[in-house]
Amino acid sequence: MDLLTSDTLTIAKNLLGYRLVHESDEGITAGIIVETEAYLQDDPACHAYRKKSVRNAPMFGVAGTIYVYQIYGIYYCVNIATNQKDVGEAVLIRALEPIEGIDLMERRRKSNVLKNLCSGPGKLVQAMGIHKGMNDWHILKDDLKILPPLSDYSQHPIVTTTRIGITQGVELPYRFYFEGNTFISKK
DNA sequence: CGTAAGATGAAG
DNA sequence: TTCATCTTACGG
Repeated sequence: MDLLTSDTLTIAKNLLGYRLVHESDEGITAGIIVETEAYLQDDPACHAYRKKSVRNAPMFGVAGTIYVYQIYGIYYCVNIATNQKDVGEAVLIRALEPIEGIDLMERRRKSNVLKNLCSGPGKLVQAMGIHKGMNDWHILKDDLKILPPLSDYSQHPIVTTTRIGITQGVELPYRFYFEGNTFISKK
C-alpha cells in the first residue's frame, strides 16, 4: 500500500474512501472513512507539538501505527501515525459510513439510527469496538485494519475546512470530508 | 427546533 | 487546569 508513503496532509485526503475494518471476538465491523483531520509536527493543536511523551509516543512510530487516546475522561479517538519514524504526525479518523456489522454497531452504540453510529471520532470508536489496548498496533499487521476502497473515489469531490473541537491552530485547513456525504460529524 | 452544561481521567 | 467529545436537559 503506497497510501502511507506520502506526507500527512496528502494521506489525510487519500484515506477518504478507504475502509476501516475490525475483526473482533464479537464479529466484524467495517466502515468507509468519510472524514479525517491532519495533525502536523509544527501544529499547536497536535499532541506531539511540544515533545514526545508516554501518551503521544505512537504518533512517533512508523507510518500506520495506531494511536488511541482518551478524551474528556470518557471517550476515545483513533489516529493513524504518518510520516517517518520519530516524526510526530498523525491523521484522526472522524467519521465512517457503516458497511458491515451494522447490527453489532447498533448494540455497541445502543442506537439503531444508522447516521448516528459513526458520525464522530468518539462514536466510531464505540461502534467499531476500538479500545486503548490497540494503542501502538499497526493497521497492516493487527486486527484493526485499513483496506483499499471498494470502488473508485478518485473523482469524488473533497471539501477542505478547519478542524473541530480545538482551541489552537483553529485557522489551519486540515479537515477533509467527502462532499455531500451524510455520515460526517457535522450537518 | 436551538443552546448549554455535565461527565470524568490523564497529562502538563 | 486543559482537553482532537457526546448526550441530555431545558427553553422557545
